Amino acid sequence: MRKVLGKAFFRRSAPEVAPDLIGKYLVREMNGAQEAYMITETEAYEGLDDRASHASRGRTKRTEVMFGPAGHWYVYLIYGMYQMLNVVTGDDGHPSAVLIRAVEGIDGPGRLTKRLSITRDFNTKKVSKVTGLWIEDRGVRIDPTHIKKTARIGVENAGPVWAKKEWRFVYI
DNA sequence: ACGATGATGAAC
DNA sequence: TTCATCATCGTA
Repeated sequence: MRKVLGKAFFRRSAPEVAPDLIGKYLVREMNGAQEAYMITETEAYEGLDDRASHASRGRTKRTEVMFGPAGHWYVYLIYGMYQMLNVVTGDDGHPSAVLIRAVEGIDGPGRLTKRLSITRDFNTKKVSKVTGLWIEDRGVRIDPTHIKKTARIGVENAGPVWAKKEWRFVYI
């Protein structure tokens, strides 16, 4: 079983999509060669009110993609050095996204994009084979007891309510 | 514990 | 146009 995930999968709330992405495969195609990595850690950023989300400041040039249709990449630069890879989720007009923080063998969102040569060139592009970066269901079933829920990382400034939400999902 | 390193958004 | 901030990481 090998299915490329599309809009139907991503067009749900970020806290629904994020745990479902654990066990799916991030596939990168470069100069004819494919590399696939099982996703092991994700974080959900959901809605205008989520103060940990870039979208909480409203529609800007950068966040516009988060307000758009599900199934597109949102890639941005952080600390002047690292690129963060997100998938836009939810309905068109509703800002939400899932940050892919780790895959099997590559721990950390900044390391992940560096290793897979993922840059802001992917920003706003579709999550599909044609862009060279997509996500597949390869039939791996992850038992919910193997998905740990925790608070998100690096969002202390979002205020107690949003910083405490257990929207980080880790494969254990 | 700290500095690297540059885009972003808000203030002025 | 300046300025603080930042969904991080490597070195110490």
